[in-house]
Amino acid sequence: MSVEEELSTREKIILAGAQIIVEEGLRKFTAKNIANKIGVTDAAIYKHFPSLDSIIIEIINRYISKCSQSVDRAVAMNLSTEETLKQVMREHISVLEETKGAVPILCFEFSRSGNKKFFDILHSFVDSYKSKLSKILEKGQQEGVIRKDVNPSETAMLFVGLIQAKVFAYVMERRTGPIIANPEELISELFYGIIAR
Amino acid sequence: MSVEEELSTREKIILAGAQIIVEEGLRKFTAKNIANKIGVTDAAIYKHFPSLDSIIIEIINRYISKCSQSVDRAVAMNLSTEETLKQVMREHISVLEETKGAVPILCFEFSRSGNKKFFDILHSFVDSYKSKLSKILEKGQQEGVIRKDVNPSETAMLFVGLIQAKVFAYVMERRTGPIIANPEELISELFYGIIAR
DNA sequence: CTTTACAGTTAGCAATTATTAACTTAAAAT
DNA sequence: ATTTTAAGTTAATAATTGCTAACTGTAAAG
Repeated sequence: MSVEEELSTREKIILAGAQIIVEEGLRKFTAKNIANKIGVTDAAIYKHFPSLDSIIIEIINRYISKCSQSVDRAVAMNLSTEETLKQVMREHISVLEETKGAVPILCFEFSRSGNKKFFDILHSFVDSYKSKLSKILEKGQQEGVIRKDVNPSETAMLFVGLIQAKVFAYVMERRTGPIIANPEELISELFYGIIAR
Repeated sequence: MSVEEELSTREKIILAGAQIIVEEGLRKFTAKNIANKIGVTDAAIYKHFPSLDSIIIEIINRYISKCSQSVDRAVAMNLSTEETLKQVMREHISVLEETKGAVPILCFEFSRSGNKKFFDILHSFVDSYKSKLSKILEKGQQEGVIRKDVNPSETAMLFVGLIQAKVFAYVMERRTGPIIANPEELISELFYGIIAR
C-alpha cells in the first residue's frame, strides 16, 4: 500500500512474467529472466509455481478475465445499442491501458505456441467474447443502427484486433504514456469512417 | 517451374524460416526446426547463412519490401485521393494474401524482440509508410474528402492496424483460405464506418 | 525453547541451443 | 583426369534452458 513494496513474490512473478512476454516476447520468458527481474534466483521461482507453464496459465487467466468482463460491464449499463458498442470500446481501451496491452499480445503469442492447454483457454475466451459482441451488433442491425452489410462476427473480431494494432503502433514508435491517446477519435473512426460527410 | 521442385536450399531456408515464425512464433525459430522442415541437418543451414540472425534479416527485408511498394503502386495509378486510398488498402490486402500474413506477424514479433538491428529495419519501414500515407490523407483533408478531425498519422497506422486485426482473427481462429474474405467490405468499413446512414 | 514450514540459496542434471570443425561426396572447372 | 568447390554430413563445443536436490536461515506455532 506504500509506494510500491510488499507484493508477494508469487505476485511479482506473475507481473514480471507478463511484462516479459508483452515487451520482449515468449522467447525471453525464462525462469532466469523472471527471477532477475524480481531479484531472486531462478530456483526460487519453483517454490511458487510447479513449472513455467503454470505461470503462463495464471497470466492468461488473470488478464483474460479482466477483458471478458469488459463487454458485460458495457451491457450492464443499459444504453442504446450504439452507445453500448461505444462503451464496449471504451471499456476495452481502459483494460488495455491497465494491462499495458497484455491481452492481445498474449492471445497472439499463445494462439501460435502449439500448446493445446493455452490455446483452449484463449479460444474459449475469444469465442464467448465474439458471440456476446455479435449479438449486440445483430441487434443493432435489426434496429437499423448498424449497417446491414457488415458481418457481425467479423466486426466483433475487428474490435479486439484494432486494439492490438494500437499496441503495435505504440511499440513501433517507442511512445510512452497511454497507448491510445485519443480513444474517442478511434471510436469515431471505426463507427463513422474516415470519409467526410 | 514445374509443380514445385528446384528451389535452392537458401530459398527453402527463408521460406521455411518465415513459415515457422508466422505459424509457431520466434521461440520455434531454431536451426534444427528449419532444417527438419526442408530435409537437411541443422549444420547445413550454416553453409548458406552465417547465423540465424542473418536469416531473419533476410526474411524481414524481403517481406517488408514487398509491402513498402504497395503504397507506391497505388499512387502510381493516378486516381482521385479517395480512390488512391482505397487502392492502397487493396494493394495491401493483396500483399497480405501473397505473403500469407507474414508482414504483420513479423512486425509484431520483431518490434518486441529487443534486437536493435531488426527493430531499426522495421522502424524505418513503418516511418516511411506512415509519412507517404499521411501526405495522401492530408491532401484528402484539404480537398474536403477526408474528415478534418482525424489525425493523418494516426489514421495511416489505422490502415496497417485494420489489416493486423484481420490477421489476428485469422490466426486466433485457425482459419484457412484467404485472410480477408471480403476486401471491399473491410475497405468500406474503414471509409464509411459501421454505422448506418 | 524447540520444532516446523517457508522461502530462499547453491550446485547440478539432462536436454536443447547456436555454432564450428573435420570429413564426404558429387558435380563443375581446369 | 585431376582439382576445386559447393553442399551436405557427423561430431563436438560452450552456453542456456527447465527443473530438482540438498542445504540454510528465519519466523511463526507448539
